Amino acid sequence: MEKAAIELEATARTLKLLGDNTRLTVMGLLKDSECCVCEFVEVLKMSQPSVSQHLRKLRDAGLVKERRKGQWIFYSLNTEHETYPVIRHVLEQIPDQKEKLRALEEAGLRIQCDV
Amino acid sequence: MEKAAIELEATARTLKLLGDNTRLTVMGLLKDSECCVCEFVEVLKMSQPSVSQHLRKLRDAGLVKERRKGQWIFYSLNTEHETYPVIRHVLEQIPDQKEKLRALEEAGLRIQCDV
DNA sequence: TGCATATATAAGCATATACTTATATACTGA
DNA sequence: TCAGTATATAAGTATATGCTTATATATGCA
Repeated sequence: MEKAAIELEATARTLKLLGDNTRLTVMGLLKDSECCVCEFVEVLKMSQPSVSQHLRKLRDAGLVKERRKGQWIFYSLNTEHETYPVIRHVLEQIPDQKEKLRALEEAGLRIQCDV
Repeated sequence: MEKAAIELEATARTLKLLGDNTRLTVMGLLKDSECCVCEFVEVLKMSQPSVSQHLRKLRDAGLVKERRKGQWIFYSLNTEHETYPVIRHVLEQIPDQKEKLRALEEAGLRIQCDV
Protein backbone atom coordinates (compact mmCIF):
# COMPACT_ATOMS: atom_id res chain seq x y z
CA MET A 1 0.00 0.00 0.00
CA GLU A 2 2.78 2.36 0.97
CA LYS A 3 4.69 1.02 -2.00
CA ALA A 4 1.74 1.63 -4.30
CA ALA A 5 1.57 5.29 -3.34
CA ILE A 6 5.25 5.67 -4.09
CA GLU A 7 4.75 4.09 -7.47
CA LEU A 8 2.09 6.57 -8.40
CA GLU A 9 4.30 9.42 -7.32
CA ALA A 10 7.30 8.04 -9.14
CA THR A 11 5.18 7.69 -12.27
CA ALA A 12 3.94 11.27 -11.92
CA ARG A 13 7.51 12.52 -11.54
CA THR A 14 8.55 10.72 -14.71
CA LEU A 15 5.54 11.92 -16.68
CA LYS A 16 6.15 15.46 -15.60
CA LEU A 17 9.66 15.26 -17.01
CA LEU A 18 8.41 13.68 -20.24
CA GLY A 19 5.68 16.29 -20.51
CA ASP A 20 7.91 18.81 -22.22
CA ASN A 21 8.61 18.93 -25.95
CA THR A 22 12.34 19.31 -25.54
CA ARG A 23 12.79 16.49 -23.06
CA LEU A 24 10.39 14.20 -24.85
CA THR A 25 12.35 14.71 -28.06
CA VAL A 26 15.61 14.05 -26.22
CA MET A 27 14.24 10.79 -24.89
CA GLY A 28 12.94 9.91 -28.34
CA LEU A 29 16.41 10.43 -29.78
CA LEU A 30 17.98 8.33 -27.02
CA LYS A 31 15.58 5.51 -27.79
CA ASP A 32 17.56 4.90 -30.97
CA SER A 33 21.12 5.58 -29.84
CA GLU A 34 23.21 7.39 -27.29
CA CYS A 35 23.90 11.04 -28.06
CA CYS A 36 26.15 13.76 -26.80
CA VAL A 37 25.14 17.28 -25.84
CA CYS A 38 26.35 18.96 -29.00
CA GLU A 39 24.16 16.65 -31.07
CA PHE A 40 21.10 17.63 -29.09
CA VAL A 41 22.02 21.28 -29.48
CA GLU A 42 22.18 20.80 -33.25
CA VAL A 43 18.98 18.77 -33.56
CA LEU A 44 16.90 20.83 -31.15
CA LYS A 45 18.19 24.22 -32.31
CA MET A 46 18.53 25.29 -28.72
CA SER A 47 21.28 26.89 -26.69
CA GLN A 48 23.82 24.58 -25.08
CA PRO A 49 23.05 25.67 -21.50
CA SER A 50 19.36 25.11 -22.03
CA VAL A 51 19.99 21.61 -23.35
CA SER A 52 22.38 20.84 -20.50
CA GLN A 53 19.80 21.95 -17.98
CA HIS A 54 17.17 19.66 -19.45
CA LEU A 55 19.64 16.79 -19.45
CA ARG A 56 20.46 17.48 -15.84
CA LYS A 57 16.82 17.14 -14.87
CA LEU A 58 16.57 13.84 -16.70
CA ARG A 59 19.79 12.63 -15.10
CA ASP A 60 18.87 13.81 -11.60
CA ALA A 61 15.67 11.81 -11.90
CA GLY A 62 17.67 8.79 -13.08
CA LEU A 63 15.93 8.61 -16.45
CA VAL A 64 19.21 8.85 -18.37
CA LYS A 65 22.79 7.85 -17.73
CA GLU A 66 25.89 9.70 -18.83
CA ARG A 67 29.28 8.43 -19.86
CA ARG A 68 32.30 10.49 -20.76
CA LYS A 69 34.10 9.57 -23.96
CA GLY A 70 37.02 11.92 -24.45
CA GLN A 71 35.79 15.45 -24.65
CA TRP A 72 32.19 14.37 -25.12
CA ILE A 73 29.65 13.21 -22.63
CA PHE A 74 27.24 10.70 -24.07
CA TYR A 75 23.78 10.25 -22.69
CA SER A 76 21.68 7.11 -22.89
CA LEU A 77 18.42 5.79 -21.48
CA ASN A 78 18.57 4.19 -18.07
CA THR A 79 16.63 1.03 -18.75
CA GLU A 80 16.92 0.10 -15.07
CA HIS A 81 14.70 2.95 -13.95
CA GLU A 82 11.68 2.05 -11.88
CA THR A 83 9.38 3.69 -14.41
CA TYR A 84 11.20 2.50 -17.53
CA PRO A 85 8.27 0.32 -18.67
CA VAL A 86 6.10 3.41 -18.94
CA ILE A 87 8.86 5.39 -20.59
CA ARG A 88 9.45 2.74 -23.22
CA HIS A 89 5.78 2.57 -24.03
CA VAL A 90 5.55 6.34 -24.40
CA LEU A 91 8.57 6.36 -26.68
CA GLU A 92 6.98 3.70 -28.82
CA GLN A 93 3.94 5.90 -29.30
CA ILE A 94 5.64 9.08 -30.44
CA PRO A 95 6.98 9.48 -33.96
CA ASP A 96 10.39 8.06 -34.63
CA GLN A 97 13.22 10.55 -34.18
CA LYS A 98 15.76 8.51 -36.15
CA GLU A 99 15.38 10.75 -39.15
CA LYS A 100 16.76 13.71 -37.24
CA LEU A 101 19.89 11.77 -36.42
CA ARG A 102 20.22 10.74 -40.04
CA ALA A 103 20.05 14.39 -41.07
CA LEU A 104 22.84 15.14 -38.60
CA GLU A 105 24.90 12.34 -40.07
CA GLU A 106 24.42 13.65 -43.60
CA ALA A 107 25.53 17.07 -42.42
CA GLY A 108 28.68 15.44 -41.02
CA LEU A 109 27.75 16.50 -37.52
CA ARG A 110 27.24 13.12 -35.95
CA ILE A 111 29.86 12.38 -33.34
CA GLN A 112 31.59 9.09 -33.98
CA CYS A 113 33.58 7.68 -31.13
CA ASP A 114 35.31 4.31 -31.11
CA VAL A 115 36.07 4.22 -27.39
CA MET B 1 6.04 14.82 -40.95
CA GLU B 2 3.99 17.80 -39.85
CA LYS B 3 1.55 15.34 -38.33
CA ALA B 4 4.34 13.54 -36.53
CA ALA B 5 5.48 16.75 -34.85
CA ILE B 6 1.95 17.41 -33.70
CA GLU B 7 1.73 13.94 -32.25
CA LEU B 8 4.83 14.47 -30.18
CA GLU B 9 3.49 17.76 -28.92
CA ALA B 10 0.08 16.31 -28.17
CA THR B 11 1.76 13.50 -26.25
CA ALA B 12 3.88 15.99 -24.29
CA ARG B 13 0.76 17.99 -23.43
CA THR B 14 -0.98 14.90 -22.12
CA LEU B 15 2.04 13.72 -20.13
CA LYS B 16 2.41 17.14 -18.57
CA LEU B 17 -1.16 16.92 -17.33
CA LEU B 18 -0.65 13.38 -16.04
CA GLY B 19 2.59 14.41 -14.40
CA ASP B 20 0.91 15.64 -11.25
CA ASN B 21 -0.09 13.46 -8.31
CA THR B 22 -3.56 14.92 -8.02
CA ARG B 23 -4.44 14.63 -11.70
CA LEU B 24 -2.86 11.21 -12.07
CA THR B 25 -4.93 9.97 -9.13
CA VAL B 26 -8.05 11.50 -10.65
CA MET B 27 -7.40 9.69 -13.91
CA GLY B 28 -6.69 6.49 -12.00
CA LEU B 29 -10.05 6.78 -10.28
CA LEU B 30 -11.82 7.45 -13.57
CA LYS B 31 -10.28 4.34 -15.06
CA ASP B 32 -12.64 2.32 -12.88
CA SER B 33 -15.78 4.42 -12.95
CA GLU B 34 -17.11 7.90 -13.50
CA CYS B 35 -16.97 10.17 -10.48
CA CYS B 36 -18.35 13.51 -9.44
CA VAL B 37 -16.45 16.40 -7.96
CA CYS B 38 -17.50 15.85 -4.37
CA GLU B 39 -16.15 12.30 -4.52
CA PHE B 40 -12.77 13.55 -5.66
CA VAL B 41 -12.80 16.14 -2.89
CA GLU B 42 -13.41 13.38 -0.37
CA VAL B 43 -10.87 10.92 -1.74
CA LEU B 44 -8.14 13.46 -2.39
CA LYS B 45 -8.67 15.44 0.81
CA MET B 46 -8.40 18.63 -1.18
CA SER B 47 -10.46 21.78 -1.42
CA GLN B 48 -13.31 21.81 -3.90
CA PRO B 49 -11.97 24.74 -5.94
CA SER B 50 -8.60 23.09 -6.25
CA VAL B 51 -10.17 19.87 -7.48
CA SER B 52 -12.39 21.77 -9.91
CA GLN B 53 -9.39 23.57 -11.32
CA HIS B 54 -7.56 20.31 -11.94
CA LEU B 55 -10.65 18.86 -13.59
CA ARG B 56 -10.92 21.91 -15.77
CA LYS B 57 -7.40 21.40 -17.05
CA LEU B 58 -8.15 17.79 -17.86
CA ARG B 59 -11.39 18.75 -19.55
CA ASP B 60 -9.88 21.67 -21.50
CA ALA B 61 -7.32 19.24 -22.89
CA GLY B 62 -10.09 16.80 -23.77
CA LEU B 63 -8.77 14.06 -21.51
CA VAL B 64 -12.06 13.79 -19.63
CA LYS B 65 -15.71 14.35 -20.42
CA GLU B 66 -18.33 15.75 -18.12
CA ARG B 67 -22.01 15.00 -17.85
CA ARG B 68 -24.52 16.61 -15.56
CA LYS B 69 -26.78 14.30 -13.56
CA GLY B 70 -29.05 16.36 -11.42
CA GLN B 71 -27.05 18.48 -9.08
CA TRP B 72 -23.88 16.51 -9.76
CA ILE B 73 -21.47 16.68 -12.62
CA PHE B 74 -19.91 13.35 -13.40
CA TYR B 75 -16.53 13.08 -15.04
CA SER B 76 -15.30 10.19 -17.13
CA LEU B 77 -12.35 9.35 -19.35
CA ASN B 78 -12.55 10.47 -22.94
CA THR B 79 -11.52 7.29 -24.67
CA GLU B 80 -11.67 9.09 -28.01
CA HIS B 81 -8.73 11.33 -27.19
CA GLU B 82 -5.82 11.29 -29.63
CA THR B 83 -3.45 10.24 -26.87
CA TYR B 84 -5.79 7.81 -25.13
CA PRO B 85 -3.62 4.77 -25.96
CA VAL B 86 -0.78 6.28 -23.94
CA ILE B 87 -3.13 7.30 -21.14
CA ARG B 88 -4.60 3.83 -20.86
CA HIS B 89 -1.17 2.28 -20.69
CA VAL B 90 -0.06 4.69 -17.98
CA LEU B 91 -3.18 3.97 -15.97
CA GLU B 92 -2.50 0.26 -16.24
CA GLN B 93 0.94 0.78 -14.73
CA ILE B 94 -0.05 2.73 -11.64
CA PRO B 95 -1.57 1.05 -8.60
CA ASP B 96 -5.28 0.45 -8.72
CA GLN B 97 -7.34 3.22 -7.16
CA LYS B 98 -10.48 1.09 -6.78
CA GLU B 99 -9.87 0.65 -3.10
CA LYS B 100 -10.29 4.35 -2.47
CA LEU B 101 -13.71 4.26 -4.08
CA ARG B 102 -14.61 1.24 -1.99
CA ALA B 103 -13.64 3.15 1.13
CA LEU B 104 -15.94 5.97 0.02
CA GLU B 105 -18.73 3.52 -0.49
CA GLU B 106 -18.29 2.06 2.97
CA ALA B 107 -18.40 5.55 4.40
CA GLY B 108 -21.71 6.04 2.58
CA LEU B 109 -20.25 8.88 0.55
CA ARG B 110 -20.42 7.34 -2.87
CA ILE B 111 -22.88 9.15 -5.09
CA GLN B 112 -25.41 6.81 -6.59
CA CYS B 113 -27.39 8.13 -9.48
CA ASP B 114 -29.85 6.18 -11.57
CA VAL B 115 -30.28 8.71 -14.34
C1' DT C 1 -40.08 31.61 -4.34
C1' DG C 2 -36.28 30.76 -1.36
C1' DC C 3 -32.79 27.96 0.91
C1' DA C 4 -29.42 24.16 0.61
C1' DT C 5 -26.14 21.62 -2.09
C1' DA C 6 -22.86 21.01 -5.93
C1' DT C 7 -19.83 23.07 -8.88
C1' DA C 8 -17.32 26.78 -11.36
C1' DT C 9 -14.83 30.90 -11.59
C1' DA C 10 -12.08 34.92 -10.12
C1' DA C 11 -8.34 37.12 -7.83
C1' DG C 12 -4.22 36.90 -5.19
C1' DC C 13 0.10 34.83 -3.93
C1' DA C 14 4.17 31.79 -3.32
C1' DT C 15 6.84 28.67 -5.78
C1' DA C 16 8.42 26.24 -9.96
C1' DT C 17 9.88 26.32 -14.63
C1' DA C 18 12.45 27.36 -18.81
C1' DC C 19 14.86 30.35 -20.85
C1' DT C 20 18.89 33.95 -21.15
C1' DT C 21 23.93 35.56 -20.55
C1' DA C 22 28.19 34.98 -18.22
C1' DT C 23 31.49 32.06 -16.39
C1' DA C 24 33.70 27.74 -14.65
C1' DT C 25 35.42 23.11 -15.51
C1' DA C 26 37.33 19.20 -18.10
C1' DC C 27 39.51 17.20 -21.82
C1' DT C 28 42.45 17.30 -26.37
C1' DG C 29 46.21 18.20 -29.04
C1' DA C 30 50.03 21.23 -30.54
C1' DT D 1 51.79 24.52 -20.84
C1' DC D 2 48.41 26.81 -23.56
C1' DA D 3 44.57 27.40 -26.82
C1' DG D 4 40.37 25.29 -28.44
C1' DT D 5 36.28 22.48 -27.83
C1' DA D 6 32.63 20.36 -25.00
C1' DT D 7 29.97 20.65 -21.13
C1' DA D 8 28.22 22.31 -16.60
C1' DT D 9 26.82 25.70 -13.51
C1' DA D 10 25.30 30.21 -11.73
C1' DA D 11 22.46 34.19 -11.66
C1' DG D 12 18.72 36.77 -13.44
C1' DT D 13 14.05 37.08 -15.35
C1' DA D 14 9.48 36.30 -17.35
C1' DT D 15 5.91 33.14 -17.27
C1' DA D 16 3.40 29.04 -15.55
C1' DT D 17 1.54 26.44 -11.84
C1' DG D 18 -1.16 25.14 -7.80
C1' DC D 19 -2.92 26.50 -4.02
C1' DT D 20 -5.96 29.87 -1.15
C1' DT D 21 -10.31 32.68 -0.11
C1' DA D 22 -14.31 34.84 -1.88
C1' DT D 23 -18.04 34.72 -4.88
C1' DA D 24 -21.04 33.29 -8.81
C1' DT D 25 -23.97 29.86 -11.05
C1' DA D 26 -26.98 25.87 -11.43
C1' DT D 27 -29.97 22.42 -9.63
C1' DG D 28 -33.25 20.23 -6.14
C1' DC D 29 -36.69 20.56 -2.96
C1' DA D 30 -39.91 22.51 0.58
